[in-house]
Amino acid sequence: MSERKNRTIVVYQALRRAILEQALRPGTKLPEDAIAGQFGVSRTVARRALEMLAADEIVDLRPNRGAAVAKPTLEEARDTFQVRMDIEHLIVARVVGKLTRKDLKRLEASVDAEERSHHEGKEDYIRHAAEFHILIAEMAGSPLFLRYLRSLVSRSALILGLYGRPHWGDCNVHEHRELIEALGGKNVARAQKLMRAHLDAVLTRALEGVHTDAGKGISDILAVYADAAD
Amino acid sequence: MSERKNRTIVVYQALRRAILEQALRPGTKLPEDAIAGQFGVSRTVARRALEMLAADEIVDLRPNRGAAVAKPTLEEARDTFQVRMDIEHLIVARVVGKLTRKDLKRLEASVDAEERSHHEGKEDYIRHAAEFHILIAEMAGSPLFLRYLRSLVSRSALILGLYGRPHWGDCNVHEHRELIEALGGKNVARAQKLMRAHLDAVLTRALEGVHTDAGKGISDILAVYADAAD
DNA sequence: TGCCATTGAATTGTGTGCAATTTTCCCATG
DNA sequence: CATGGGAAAATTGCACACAATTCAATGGCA
Repeated sequence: MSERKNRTIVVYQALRRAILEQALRPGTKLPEDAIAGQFGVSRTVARRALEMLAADEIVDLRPNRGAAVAKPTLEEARDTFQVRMDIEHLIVARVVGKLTRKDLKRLEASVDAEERSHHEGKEDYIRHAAEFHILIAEMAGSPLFLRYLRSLVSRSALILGLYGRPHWGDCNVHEHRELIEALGGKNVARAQKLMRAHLDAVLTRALEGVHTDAGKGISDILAVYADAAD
Repeated sequence: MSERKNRTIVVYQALRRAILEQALRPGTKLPEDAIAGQFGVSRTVARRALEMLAADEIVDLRPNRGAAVAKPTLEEARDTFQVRMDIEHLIVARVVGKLTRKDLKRLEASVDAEERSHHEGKEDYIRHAAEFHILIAEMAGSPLFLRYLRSLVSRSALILGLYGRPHWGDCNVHEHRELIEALGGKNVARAQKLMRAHLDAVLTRALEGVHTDAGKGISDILAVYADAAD
C-alpha cells in the first residue's frame, strides 16, 4: 500500500490501531463525518483512510451505506486462517536456512520486546506479536507475500478479537523462540510444522475464553486515539 | 475490492482494459486532470479509479508526483511470477477432485470462448485466457485467494506486455484443456505439474523472438523456473 | 561557462457545498 | 395490531475551488 500523504496516514494508523486493539469492535459504524470531526480533518481525508482500511480487509465499505469495522462471518474467518497458514508455510519455506545472523538477532529482539510489553501489562504486546510474523515475511524478500501477510495478520487479530479473546502470553513467546531456532536451521518441514502448531495454538488459546462487552459510541472510543498521533 | 459506485467503476474498468491491452504502456503518466477530462467526470472520480488500479498493482501512485502505469522492475516481475506460481499451486490443490460436472462445463465454455475469440482475430482472447485462471480460483472457494489471483493475473499480463509480447494461441487453448482434464481427476501433483508447465510455457512463448534490450532480463525471469523443480 | 537560487507551470492534496441515496420513523389504512 | 407508503434525517457520492508540493526552466552571479 503506497504510503500516502501525512494526514491520511495518521488517521489510517490511528483507526487501524483502534480496531486491532479492539477499542472499535467489529460491526461498529464508521461515518465519515464522525471520523473527520474527531481527527480534525475533512471528510476527504477520513474517506481515504477508510478506503485504506478496506484494502486491509479490516473495514467493510458498502456503497452508499457507509463504512463499518469488518465483522467476518465464520466462513470468512476460516478462509483467513487457512490462507494465512498456507502463506506462512510458503514464507517459511523461503527463509529457512537463508537467514543471516543479523536477521536472527532482529527476530530475537522482536520477541524480547513482545515479552517485555507483556510483562509490563502493556496492551501493545499484541502489536509486537504481530510484528514478529511480519518480520519473517520481510525476510522472505517478496514484496507481494509481505503485503499479503500484513493484511492477513491484521485480519487474524480482528477475528481473534471477534470470536474470542486474544490470550497471548508466555506460551506465545516460547513458541516464537522455538520458531526462530528452527528458521535458523535447515529443516523446512520442521519449521513449517512449528509454524502450524503455533498458529493452531494461538487460535486455540484465543477461543478458550469468551468475553462480551457492550459497544460504546465511536466518538468516545476514538477520543483516545485522536491526539495520540505518534 | 469493494465494488464502488457506478461512475468510478466505469473509469476504473476502462483504464484497466486499456492498460492490459497495452493501449497504455508501462510508464505512461496518468494525470488526474487528463483522465477526468477524457471521461467527463471530476478529478475525485478519476483519483478513486487510480487508487483502485494501484491496489491491483497495475498503476504506480507516487505521493505528490502523480500516477503512472506500473513499470515493474525485473525483481518485481520475478516476484510476481513466483508468487503467482505458488498461489496457483495452492488453488489447484484445493480444487482437484472437487469440481462438479457443472464446474468443468464452465471451464470448457471459457476455453471455447477463448478459442473462438482467437480464431476470429479478436483482441479480447487475452481477457478470456485470463478469465480461465480466474474461474479456477473462484472454484477454490476462497475469496482471499481469488482476490490475490485477480491481482496477480493482471500484473502478469502487464509484465508480459512489458518484457515481451503475449503470444497466446492454440497452444494456450490446448494446455487449458489438458488442465481441465487433470482438475477433474484426482491427482493433485499431476495437475500442479501441468499448471507449472502451462505458466512456464506462457512465459516462454511471450518472450520468444524478442530481441530488444530487455533481452537480458528475459533469462532472468525464466531462471525462476529452473531451480524450483519439485 | 558552470552553478545555484528563484520563479513559475503543472499536478496533487484538502476542504466544503450540494446532489443523490439510503435508512428511519411516523402515520394512515387495512 | 400489523403493514405499507412516504416524507425527513442521516450519510455517502461527486464536483469544484483553493492550498501545497514538485519539477523544470530561467536568470543572476562568480
